[in-house]
This record gives sequence, C-alpha cells and structure tokens, in this order.
Amino acid sequence: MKGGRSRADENDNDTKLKSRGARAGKRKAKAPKDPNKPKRPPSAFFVFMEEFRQQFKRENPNNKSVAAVGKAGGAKWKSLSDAEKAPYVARAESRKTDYNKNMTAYNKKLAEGENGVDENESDKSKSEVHDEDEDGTGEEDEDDD
DNA sequence: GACATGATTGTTGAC
DNA sequence: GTCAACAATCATGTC
Repeated sequence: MKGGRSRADENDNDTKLKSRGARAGKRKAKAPKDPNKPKRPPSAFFVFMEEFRQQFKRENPNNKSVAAVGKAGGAKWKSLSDAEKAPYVARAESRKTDYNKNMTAYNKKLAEGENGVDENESDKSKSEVHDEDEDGTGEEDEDDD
C-alpha cells in the first residue's frame, strides 16, 4: 500500500496518462521477453472487478465501454467497507500465493536454462509447468457456483 | 487483420 | 522510498 499508487491519487489526470502509458506498452506489442512468465496475480480490486463486470453487464447490457465499468467499479470499490472487501482480499492473496509458486518454478526453469539445459528439456518443462490452473493446487477455488 | 485506447485500483518490481 | 508498469475487460477506431 502507501507507496504503491500515487499518480492516481495525486491527480486523476495522471491516471489517464499512466493508463495510456501502460497500455502504450501493451504486452502484445512489447512483452515477448518472457511469454512463459507467469502473469501477475489480480489484486483484490481486480478480483472484485471480475464479479462486478458481470453484474454491471447485467444491469447495463447496452454499455459497451470498459471505461464505464472501470469507473463504476472503482466507485463501488471505494464504497465497500473493509469487511466487504475481505473476501476479495482473501482471494487475491490466494492468487498471489499461487503466483509465487509459479514464479518459483519459472525462475527455476530460467536457472536450469542458463545452466545449459537442452531445449527439449526446457520445452518439456514448459508443458509441465503451464501457467495456471495446472499448478495442481486446484487453487482456482473460483467458487464456480 | 492487428493493435491501441478508454478507466479503474492494487501490487509488484526495479531503481 | 518512490515511481512505472502491468494485471482484466471488450467494443471501437485507426492504420
């Protein structure tokens, strides 16, 4: 917290710039660095947004702007109490734990690769690792109701 | 057809 | 300690 977000807090104008900046470097455009690298885990806010987007779509089926969903989600998020955020935070932490495990495996693969591991091996390793859901944790609790 | 943009907050990683 | 980048989403616009 604290140090994390500052631009959005200081002036929402910057948020746009920031967003644009981030998007400017879209992973598709420039991110071929580590395609196997585990993606960042969603923060509590993003976990919340996963559900909020569905709800928002149901309430606003005509809405096509993701920006509108973001705004509404952000406002709603701020209106939530810590207790209401708790379940989302818990899920986010769960994702984070999973992410850490994936990162550990990913780093391990990198280390092995640097040691001169046959590409065949690496390739195999990739299949073993997978990015998500395959961690065998079944962590995707996802309360798929 | 493929990619960038729009908005949001939180977290991580790098310096 | 601070800041930039990136995580999801998807219709739409631009090239």
